[in-house]
Amino acid sequence: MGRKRTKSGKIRLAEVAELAGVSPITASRFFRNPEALSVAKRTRVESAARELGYVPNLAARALASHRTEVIGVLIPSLTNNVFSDVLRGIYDASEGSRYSIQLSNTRYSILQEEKLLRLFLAQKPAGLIVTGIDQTAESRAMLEAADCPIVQIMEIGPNPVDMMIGFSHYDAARAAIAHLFAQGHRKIGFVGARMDPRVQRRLDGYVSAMKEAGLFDQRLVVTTATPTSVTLGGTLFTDLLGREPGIDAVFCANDDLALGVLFECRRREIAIPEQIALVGFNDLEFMAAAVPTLTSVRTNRYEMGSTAATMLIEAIDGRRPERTVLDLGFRVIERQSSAARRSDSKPGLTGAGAANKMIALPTGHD
Amino acid sequence: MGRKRTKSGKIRLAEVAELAGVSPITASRFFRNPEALSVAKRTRVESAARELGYVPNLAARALASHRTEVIGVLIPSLTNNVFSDVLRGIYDASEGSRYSIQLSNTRYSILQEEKLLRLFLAQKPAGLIVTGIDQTAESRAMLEAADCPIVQIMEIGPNPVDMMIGFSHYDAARAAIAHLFAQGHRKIGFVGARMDPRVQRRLDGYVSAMKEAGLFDQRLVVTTATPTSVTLGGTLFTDLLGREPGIDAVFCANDDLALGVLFECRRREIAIPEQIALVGFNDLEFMAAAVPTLTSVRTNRYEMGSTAATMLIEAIDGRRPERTVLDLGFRVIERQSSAARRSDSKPGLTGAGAANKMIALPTGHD
DNA sequence: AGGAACGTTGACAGCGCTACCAGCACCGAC
DNA sequence: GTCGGTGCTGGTAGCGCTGTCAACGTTCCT
Repeated sequence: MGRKRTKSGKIRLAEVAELAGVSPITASRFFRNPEALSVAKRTRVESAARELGYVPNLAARALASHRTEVIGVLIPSLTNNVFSDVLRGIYDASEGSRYSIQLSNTRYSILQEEKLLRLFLAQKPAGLIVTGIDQTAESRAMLEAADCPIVQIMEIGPNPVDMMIGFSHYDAARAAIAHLFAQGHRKIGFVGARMDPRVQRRLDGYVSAMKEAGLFDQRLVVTTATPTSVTLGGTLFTDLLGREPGIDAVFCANDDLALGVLFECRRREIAIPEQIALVGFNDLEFMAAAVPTLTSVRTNRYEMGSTAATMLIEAIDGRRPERTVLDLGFRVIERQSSAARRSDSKPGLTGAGAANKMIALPTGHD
Repeated sequence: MGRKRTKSGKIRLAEVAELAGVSPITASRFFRNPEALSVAKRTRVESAARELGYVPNLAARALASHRTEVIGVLIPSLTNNVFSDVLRGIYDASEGSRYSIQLSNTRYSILQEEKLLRLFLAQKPAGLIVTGIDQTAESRAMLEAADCPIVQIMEIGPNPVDMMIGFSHYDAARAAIAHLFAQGHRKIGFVGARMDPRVQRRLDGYVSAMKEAGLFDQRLVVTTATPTSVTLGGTLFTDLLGREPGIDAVFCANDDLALGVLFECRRREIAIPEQIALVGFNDLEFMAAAVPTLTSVRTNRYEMGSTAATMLIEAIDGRRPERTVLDLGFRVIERQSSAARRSDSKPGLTGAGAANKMIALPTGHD
């Protein structure tokens, strides 16, 4: 029922103005800048609008003002837990503002990103949130020519297009490896999937830390371009074991992989952390619930999204934040899976109280 | 750089028309219904548009045509894996169409949903996707009065507003319990969190199956309004064990809870499935990777999203699908965690080959 | 007292596009 | 030959709102 399209029938600004006894333009101002009206007219317009149930026509507003109230968001994946947290932050922060979110999925393709960017920019968005710092030259040029504020999220790097909020994946990986070193682990494997730029930088951080310690060995690194999954974690770990049976720790580029490694160890009856220590990345909720609890690098995903949206909206509204590049840092959350190496290791006795302890990091920030 | 707002400077339809040597209205038709033009003009307009890099102004189009090309989507959560799969389906299916997705998060509140609905409807969306069948009376009235196609997703029920796509959570839960019965389990606990309408219907299905078998006991049911999490699965399971130490199976309202139960069992050294069988819901990816592999009820989330979007777009374009109510069904994916009960249970020997087998269901559909 | 400065208001003219309807050429049918 | 149909094209008139600028009354300064 009621499926057919009908004529407008909506009440317009002019009606509100008439009822309020003011000119349309004054009514218009009420909705955009109420302070500019005298108190008397303000209340008259307000009650008239309420009485009539007036809802502004955004299309007309956009047409007349040459500006939309849309924030474009480009993210590489809709599946990934990481981005759903970021997105939630973005949506939460934009709620209540007059801006609406236009989301698009680049599927980890910078060419697709370029295409979507062109599409977005053509609609003159009020602002833009893009993921990462690895745009094509063309995308980069478009972004720099865009006449709206832009926030790059997920990581920080040199030459921001405009604003930037994230953390150093490189440093975060180094901190994870430093932690494993501190616990006495030496032969540390790396397991990574999808290998998008941020995962690549985690690998770079791992490699640099291992090289500095004189422990790097290419055979310790197992990666694939395949999208990440828990199952894949087990598969890659199996590969790693095949190449280097003597590893004493594994650093996974994300928590799903770590969970897969945990299960694979259980399957193979490899004790964590006694035989092999395990560290993940992102600190998803299940890491604290696993048995043993799993060490991970906590990243501030929700905060990243909400802060990005907040900064963007402020910039759109002409109140550019003083800090335009924000490093949200990370924390290694030490849990049982990476407990200190010892000869007479007994399960469950991992340095009483150490589990779940947060440690300040050499390279970390907050 | 380039942050300031500039004047338009865009090329308009009129320019394209001029270059092509046709009237603006003819050029306009080219973009909406190319077949209506003679081949000669069609190619002229096409090349003119390409040459100038013309991009239509959607605001002007919306204003003039009294119609937007926006599909509103209302979902209860951005965090939940379940909805991210559905969303991915929606975005994938809408990609390439001229419709864009406008997403809003009701946070499991039907009052919030009503508010958002009012907001959406005021913008005259081309179509609407709403979650579930439990709207407020007010929302329901608005939906019925809306002059656009609407799809209700996630579940099916009586009195669709317009179109509907989902499955019966009640039947799915019954099928899960029937499976546990078939495996010889009797004292089956229910663990549920958040208790949104769909989880409630899973509980209803559980209750009815248990009552039919004369096995229902209120103490077997542990629920909470708290949002779901893996950790919570362990907590609720602990509650359940406290009340009913003798349970021989647990049916979890979702897979995160099931994972939490798995870990808690590991912590307590309870053997799955020998001492307690475990069944989850949704069949997230990790269920097949866990040790033991975890039985779950597979739901077609991605397909639900993509089909909903496809049906909606067809209806918008005037090609209403013949079937407007679609039951996407479910499947119980039998894995190790629910293997048949036996006296001399030995770990790992759960009926060779049964793991991962898909079974057709009494009440299930495909 | 004269004038500048300010706060407030309104008239006017579009923004870029499409709905609507009219017009034209051409065809076949009566 | 007149009529009505069909296929294509164009003119006109807005859609509902806001940018711009002018005008008004009031206050404050010199």
